Amino acid sequence: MVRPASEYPTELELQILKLLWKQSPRTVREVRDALAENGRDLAHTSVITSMGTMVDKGQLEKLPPDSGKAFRFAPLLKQSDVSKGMLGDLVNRVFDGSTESLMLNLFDMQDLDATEIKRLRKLLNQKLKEQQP
Amino acid sequence: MVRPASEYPTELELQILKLLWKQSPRTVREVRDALAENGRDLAHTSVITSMGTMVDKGQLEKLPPDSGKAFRFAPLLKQSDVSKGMLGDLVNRVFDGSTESLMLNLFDMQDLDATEIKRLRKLLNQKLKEQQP
DNA sequence: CGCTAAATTCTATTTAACTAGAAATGGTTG
DNA sequence: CAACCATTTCTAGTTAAATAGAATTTAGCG
Repeated sequence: MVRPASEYPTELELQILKLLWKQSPRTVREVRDALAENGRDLAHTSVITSMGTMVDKGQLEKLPPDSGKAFRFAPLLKQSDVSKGMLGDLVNRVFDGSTESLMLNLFDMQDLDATEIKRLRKLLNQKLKEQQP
Repeated sequence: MVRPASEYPTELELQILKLLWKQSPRTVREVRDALAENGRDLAHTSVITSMGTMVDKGQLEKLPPDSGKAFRFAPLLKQSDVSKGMLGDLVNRVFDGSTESLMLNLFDMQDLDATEIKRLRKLLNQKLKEQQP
């Protein structure tokens, strides 16, 4: 039995989504060029194939050509949903669902300065208020 | 060009590592049984194959049989190193290297109840104290 | 209105992860 | 000490992701 494919974007899909979140819709060529600038220099057809499967997966929508004949693509997923999804997945798979454990590791990885920590604490307090109106 | 395989453990490898972090060394059979209890019911030979590649990758070490003839396996990677590595990878790939962005998303995830938030705030306060002795 | 350059569709290859069977091996016990 | 049974080794198949070439289609210019 093979594990079901992850519901989350693959690496290339994520790169493409990130480009489209910054600006959309875009044509395949525009995406290909932007990927190349990021050091991912793929053949035009490779990008077409990938974006085609992304449409099939419901990650992108294919819009009719503006001028010319090149289809344009826009994301159907929200960046925050994907980010939270992938983050939640990591929490579950690596930290056994413990957000706290993830935070401890995060603190241990790099030093946040006092200002940053205070800002985060403020955000938590806001979040607390929102939850108890 | 194909992307290089991730330096991080695959899903099955992670499950196996987690079991061995809890207790090691263990034989293939013991690992197989523990995986089955976690709902991952593989053939004995499948587990052997996977653990063999993990040895090749330097993730596990193969110890001589204790009694009998079953080799025993122990992790060569530390849990904290793997956790931090995978966490750092996610920060880079999904949040463009911004720890803060990750945390903001973390705070915003729905399954974070008040108790959990308070605990996280406590962690932040502790971190603040540590920084200012 | 036919050409042509660009885009798309279709098909195929490669690699990694996962899975597992057949055959070989080697303790252990009766 | 020989047969048995657990373990291992060797081999191989499946699936998904990534990649891209060949053939086809088509918008729009000259």
